[in-house]
Formats: sequence, structure tokens, C-alpha cells
Amino acid sequence: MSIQLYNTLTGRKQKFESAEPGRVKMYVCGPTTYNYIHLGNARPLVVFDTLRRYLEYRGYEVFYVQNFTDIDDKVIKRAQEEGQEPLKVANRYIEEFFRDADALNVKRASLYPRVSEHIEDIIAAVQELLRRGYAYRAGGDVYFEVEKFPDYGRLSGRNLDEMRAGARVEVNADKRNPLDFALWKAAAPDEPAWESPWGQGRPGWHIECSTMSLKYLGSGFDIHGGGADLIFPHHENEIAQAEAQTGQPFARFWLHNGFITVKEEKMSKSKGNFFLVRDILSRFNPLAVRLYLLSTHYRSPVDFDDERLIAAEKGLERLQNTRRLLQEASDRLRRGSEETAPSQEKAAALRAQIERLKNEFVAAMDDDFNTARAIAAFYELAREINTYLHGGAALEAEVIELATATYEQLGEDVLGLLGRSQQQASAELVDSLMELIISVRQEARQRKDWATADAIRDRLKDLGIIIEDTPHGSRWKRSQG
RNA sequence: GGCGCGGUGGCGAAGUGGCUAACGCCGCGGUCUGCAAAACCGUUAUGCGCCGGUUCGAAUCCGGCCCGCGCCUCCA
Repeated sequence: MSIQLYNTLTGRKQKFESAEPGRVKMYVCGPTTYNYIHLGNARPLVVFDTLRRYLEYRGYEVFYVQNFTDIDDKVIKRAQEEGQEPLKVANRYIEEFFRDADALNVKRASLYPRVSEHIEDIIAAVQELLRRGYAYRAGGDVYFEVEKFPDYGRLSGRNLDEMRAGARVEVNADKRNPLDFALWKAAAPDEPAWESPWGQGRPGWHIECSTMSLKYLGSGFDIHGGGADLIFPHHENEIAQAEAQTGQPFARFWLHNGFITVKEEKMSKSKGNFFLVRDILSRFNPLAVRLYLLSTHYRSPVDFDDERLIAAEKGLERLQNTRRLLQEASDRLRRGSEETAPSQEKAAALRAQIERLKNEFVAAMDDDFNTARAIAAFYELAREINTYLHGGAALEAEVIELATATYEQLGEDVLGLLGRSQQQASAELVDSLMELIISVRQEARQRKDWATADAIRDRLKDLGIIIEDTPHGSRWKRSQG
């Protein structure tokens, strides 16, 4: 009954225990904010969000940090193309990021630190690396010297000799070793720059993540996640920087999700075969996209294909139907329209199934976060509940309550697949409808069509809604009783 | 060249030594239903890339081969 997670650092599943009892600290590399996110960006978002939800379900308090890379070559390039300030461009895409993430039912992280707001911290980190002899200056640049860090290559499972043999590393005369990487880059004339001990410049890519994760989570935090393409060099470099800087182990568990592929090929920006989440969401139910992403184990590749999205939509519909049927059943019970005595036998049978499937769900999730197996158990749960509801016997209130609570807990709290309930949706719809009615009435009043305006107010009053006109517009409330 | 992942029914996808190979989608048949929808039941792999081997027993372990993909370079 313990959680096992595959740790890239050790190459095997390990029992997960948080460093601090009851509290998990996790960091997931976020997007570079120069465009809408694509499906490949969405996978870690959904996967680690679900991991976070599961850990919370298992009773942990989770402190979840996700960064935004808002200073970077691509942001700068984009800004130049658009003739805008880089930070403005970044801000805009951060807003768009939240729209997509919200649609995918991704819970907000505890904190979203941005590079541009942590320049001081980064400069301090680079200074410390220089002081400790792990870094060197070359003109206005500062590089990390990989030879000085004996463990370099541990995460990605290679050593310096092997990597040099790869010979695909760009030659740079300023570097002592081709694999040395920039901690600080001198700025070109038109680029955003900050004053530093090495002149005007900006941070390298890797230093931001180690600096911000150390700042908010401290050395030895529990989980560091991201896409598998970040293992090398990004995460390798983070480890080198952080451990060289602090002399302490950096993160305890390294988790990496597999790629999204298109026709079996990796979806990537450089290949140009990527699909924006924004476009996908315009054609498919966002929660179906979420279901599709969780239907495969997080470390395996997932191929993007319309047919699979359609299948996911169908599956989702079934899962959401069960929730609706449960809602109807409890409404019926509340109205007291059940005439015969409930079947204790059938209720007991459902109770046993709920127990069994919930255990299966938890066992699957405990085993390296096997959402595919967990979802299978959830489908079975839906079927068992449907069978009971459809069985013709009188319903028993307590088992309906148990079924509803369990279904909601696994399906929404953990998997995030059910979305807003019927009740929440209705409440929101009422708000929107009232807004609509009030604006129609407002138009009538502007025309001085008092008859229509008064008729609307009177008829709403009959429905138990009171309109109050004020100098700033109209507001509404429900009448008492 | 180095390192690594994967090939399971029509399509996806679990399963890593032993009940009838989960689960979803699609198709077909049925139950229910005024109709429709929803829901439920049945049905689809004597077989898990190919060839050998180990074992009482393998999709699961070992060896070889074929095929697809990834990382080694910005990428989630």
C-alpha cells in the first residue's frame, strides 16, 4: 500500500515517501511563453496535475511550483517580429496559457515564478558557482564547467566521453568543453538586459529552474517533473548547477512523461508537426482531451489522431452520464418517490463492488501512477453503478450517497474528468441567463419602453427573482422563501 | 557511432511466469423503451512482431533476427 514511482535518476521504480511527512514539494518545468501551448506541452501539464491531485487524495499537502520562462531567445525573437516588448509578449501568452490549462481542468499551481522576476537570485547563484570554481567567465558570458562536476551525465545515463563521441555539439571557441553551457549570456544591443557583475546580460536557460526551485522548495525537494526531452541537457544541467552550488542533493525523484507523436513521429516545434491546444479544443471536448492524455501510461508515447480523440469523447460521455444518472437517482430519493423498500441485497452487492474497484484504482495509481489501469477500474465502477441504477429494484439512499461520493472523488477530484456538476453548471447558467434578461430589459428602458421593462420585472417576481434598478444598472436577487 | 524505448483483437490500451489476455472505442446480435436517447447483456486475439531456448507451465525469462521510434542539438 505504498506509492511506487519510476525515478529517472535510478532507472527503476522506488517507494515514494516525501522528505517531510504529509507534505510533498514538486516542481514541473513550465512553458516558454512565446506562443500558444501545443499538445506536447499539455501532456506534462495534465499528467503532473493528475499526480498532484492523486497525492492530495492520498492525504498529502502538495506544494506545486511551475515556472514560466519569459526571458529567452524565442521570446525575444517573437517580440521583434511583433514589434513589441518581450515581457508584454510573454504576459500575453501566459494569459493564453491559463485559458488552455483551465479548459483542460488543470488545477492552479501553488506558485508560478517567472524568470524576469528572479534575476537577482540568478545572479547570486551564478556568483556562487564562480566562487566555488564550477564556472568561468568568457567575455560577458559565464559558463558552467562540466568537467568540474563528477556526476555530470548521471541522470541521462551517459558520461562525458560518450557525449563527446556524439560529436553533434556545437563548437564554441569560448568554451573549455563543448558541453559547457551558459549560465549568463551577454546581451546583444537590442535585447532585454539586466546589469550584472559581468556586464549587461540575461540568464541562460537552465539556471532559472535550479534557482527558482531551490528558492521555493529548497535542496532535496521531492519531485521534479517534465517532458522526457528535458532529461538532457536541461535537467542534467539543473542538477549540476544546483548540487555544485549547494553541495546538497537537488531533487529526490525525477519523473518524465513520454512524447506526443504524430504518425509515430515526435511532435515538436522544430519539426513543425505540432498542434496547438487552442485548435484542438475548438474541435474536441477539453475533458476528452484530458481523458485521451491519461488513457496511456505517462511514460509511453501517445499518438495524436482524430479518431482517438473521438473515441475519448464517446468514453467521456459515458463516464459523465453515470454521474448524471446518480444525480437523478438522489433527486428521486430526496423527493421520496421510491415506493417500495430498497433491496438490501443489491445495495450490498454494489457496496462491495465500489470497495473492490476503489482499491483497484488506488493500487493502479500507486503502481507508478498507472492512470490507464485506474481509468479501467473507473469505467468498471461506472458500469456497476449503472447496472444498479437500472436494475429495477428500489434504490437505497445510503449506497447512492456512497456511490456518488466515490464517483466524484475518483472521477473529478483525482482524474479531473467530470468537470462541473449539473448543479454547478445550472447555477452558472442562471447567472448568464439573468445577465441576458437584464440587458434585454435595459435596452427596453433606454427606449423608454416601460411596459416591457415592467412586464419583465413583474414576471421575474413571479419566478421569485427581484430586480432592483440603481443608477449604475440593475441587479437581481432571489426573493426570500 | 553511443545509449534507450516499443511491437498485444478492426482501432487504442493494460497485463512482466500459472484462474476463461483487463478496460475503452467501433461493428454485429439482443434486453428495456410509444419513438428516440441512455443503460445493460452477449459477441470479436487457441493467441500477444518472427525463430529458437529455459520451464510442469511464458505475452511475460534468455538468445538471435525483423520492424518502428526516441535521446545524444532548441524542444514538454
